[in-house]
Amino acid sequence: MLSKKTKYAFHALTYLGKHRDQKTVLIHDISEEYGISHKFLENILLELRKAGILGSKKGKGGGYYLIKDPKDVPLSKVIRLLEGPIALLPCVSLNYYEPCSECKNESKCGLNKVMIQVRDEMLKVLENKTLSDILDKE
Amino acid sequence: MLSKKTKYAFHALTYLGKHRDQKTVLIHDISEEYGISHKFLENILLELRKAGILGSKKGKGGGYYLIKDPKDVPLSKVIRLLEGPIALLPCVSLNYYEPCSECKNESKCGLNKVMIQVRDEMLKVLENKTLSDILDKE
DNA sequence: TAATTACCCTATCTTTTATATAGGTTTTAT
DNA sequence: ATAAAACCTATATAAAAGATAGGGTAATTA
Repeated sequence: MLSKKTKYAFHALTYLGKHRDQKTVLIHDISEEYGISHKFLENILLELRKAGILGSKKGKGGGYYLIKDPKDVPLSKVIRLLEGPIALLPCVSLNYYEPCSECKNESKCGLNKVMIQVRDEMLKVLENKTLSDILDKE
Repeated sequence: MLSKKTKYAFHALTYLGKHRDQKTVLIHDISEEYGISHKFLENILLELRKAGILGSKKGKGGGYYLIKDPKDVPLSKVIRLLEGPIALLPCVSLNYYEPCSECKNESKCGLNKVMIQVRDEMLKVLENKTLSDILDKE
């Protein structure tokens, strides 16, 4: 299951997507809208900015804004950033690979094979659906 | 990511699948093989038995054994039992549904729609692949 | 009958992860 | 100069996962 952090990130991105007419949006406005702790959200937005999804402006009149076209932000990117691996096992993660500690022989592991399939099916959706897809519905 | 508990369950099931020639297998043997705490494993096997996947026999010569044909144990069943929901959001879980606490209107939530797709893609694999598929490779 | 082994509690302890908060720093518009 | 706002780091708290300990009970075999 996705953590609150990741969900908050999606909320924030949705909010920012809906308010693209404004130059910037305050952390405060987003945290109020969704009842998220200001400081917690601050860290999330910071990560999104460092990842090149958001831009920000300091000082009076400042705030955050989407720096990318929503079509160019796959959901997989957001999940990996806030959540970590999408795969169900570390040994099949494309971005966060680690061998399974208890696994004696990965190449002979049947679970490994299946989980690669699961990962690929998840990615078929998550790499192709973008922020714009979740904006459309709202 | 799957918890250790779930992974241990798969290890145990694999072990039991490989030793179907024996009438029973001791908890002890499995915990030794994979370096899992005896007591921790005990609880896992108990859950598998209560779910009708394993049988057990008490007393001398007792132990656990697979009660089902490995072909009839979909991986989804094991995951749901030990791990909980397969879905990435509670609001799209088939077996553990809960509304998302921060969500105002599920029917208009774009994330909900996408996550239903992700869930279905995961299930395509996890409902159809069974214990026998992970045994074959080993 | 004795030994074995699962069953079934409860409790605790440690570690890890998630969530949240605090406090100060830097930038910027007015 | 002041106020507003993001920036940054650290810490605290809470929750969950993982592991351990120990008790006993029930069933079974030899």
